[in-house]
Amino acid sequence: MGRHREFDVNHALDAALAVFWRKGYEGASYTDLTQATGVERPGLYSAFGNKEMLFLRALERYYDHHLSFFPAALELPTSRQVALHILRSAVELNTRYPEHTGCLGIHGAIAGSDDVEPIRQALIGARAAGESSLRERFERAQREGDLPATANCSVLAAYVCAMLHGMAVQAKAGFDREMLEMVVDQAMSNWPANQ
Amino acid sequence: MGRHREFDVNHALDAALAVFWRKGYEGASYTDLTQATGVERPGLYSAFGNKEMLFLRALERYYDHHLSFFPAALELPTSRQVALHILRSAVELNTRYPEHTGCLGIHGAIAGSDDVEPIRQALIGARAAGESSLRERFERAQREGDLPATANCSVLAAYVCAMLHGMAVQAKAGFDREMLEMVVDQAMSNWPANQ
DNA sequence: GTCTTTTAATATCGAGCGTTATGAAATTTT
DNA sequence: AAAATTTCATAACGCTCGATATTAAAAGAC
Repeated sequence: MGRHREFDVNHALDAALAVFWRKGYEGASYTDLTQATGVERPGLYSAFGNKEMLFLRALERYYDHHLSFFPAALELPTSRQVALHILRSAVELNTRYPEHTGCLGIHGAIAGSDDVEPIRQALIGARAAGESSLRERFERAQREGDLPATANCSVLAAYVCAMLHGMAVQAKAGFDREMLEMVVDQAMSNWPANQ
Repeated sequence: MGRHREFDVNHALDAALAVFWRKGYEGASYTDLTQATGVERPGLYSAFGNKEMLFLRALERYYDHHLSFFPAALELPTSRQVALHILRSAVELNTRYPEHTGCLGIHGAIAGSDDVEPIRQALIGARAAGESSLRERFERAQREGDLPATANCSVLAAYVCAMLHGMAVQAKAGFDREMLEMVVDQAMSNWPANQ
């Protein structure tokens, strides 16, 4: 019973996601969010709780809608294909939207006041989960003989993620897709192989 | 004539630098800065102008006092030694101070409100200058036969910088020095050579 | 020793922050 | 139709932000 909500929650969430993507958690104000979503402040509060929960919902949507290439890449047959596909997809994502380049997982909150610490930790946890799944995929590749026994899967996963984070910073600084793709090729030129 | 300043400007600058390093430009409040420096607000304003100028002064000091390994590394005889020394020194810097890990050039302002745009651009410019000097060093290496003619010096410089930025993010997330050093070794295992 | 100039410390400024009362509009239930 | 319930938009809350006006203290100039 009662009045119906006049705005679409997921549509508002996409708009809020775009704001967070561009300005980060702390840099995005409710004035920005209401303008982008077209929803007044109390509407956002009733739909999402508060700013923290809104951001976390946006982050969840980011992983589902924009980072879906990551779990998909883990299904590829070789570790080299996995890493290459992740890096190339990330470059594409980092440069697809001119109004919010880079990666929400990095720009959301890398530093800030003490208030952002929960968000910062959430982002660190999300990145760590991705890195762990990548490490586990490489360990499988090692068991399958795709990677040599001497390979350090933790280091390889951290190396790929360092490239992801570094290119996100560069994309935010204005690097174009062609340059980042060449960086990816350079980064992948040392991938260990069994042959 | 007149009263003498009771605090040391460079000492206050170091304290402010530490705050910016940890919390970024926007996350550092004047309350933080006055507590860290021991100087009241008007003292900071009279000595540095405003928050923007204080940050830029701190950034300048950061480059002079903490990033001096960068220009020094450019003097090394081979491009491989240059890149390796920069990456290893960066890891050391990123993990030296537990209370402010990572790199001010990254954490200072990667995203934020519209107010931080000048600072963000200043950081982008500073990073671009470093990357350019690295590219020029690699071009010299190419002329000297240290790097093969097929090497793309712009890409190599961007690659090294992507590693720097990515490891700064990881250091801020709590990665320890040993892990980052192994990442550096992995990153350098594909360095082009003439032989 | 007085005057002038500069710094120091307290208190405060307007603006914007995240958040929330409040009352009108809308829709379901009775 | 009337009551009950939910959403909507306006306005305002307390708080912190960066930035200053103000007044007292300190030090060189004459």
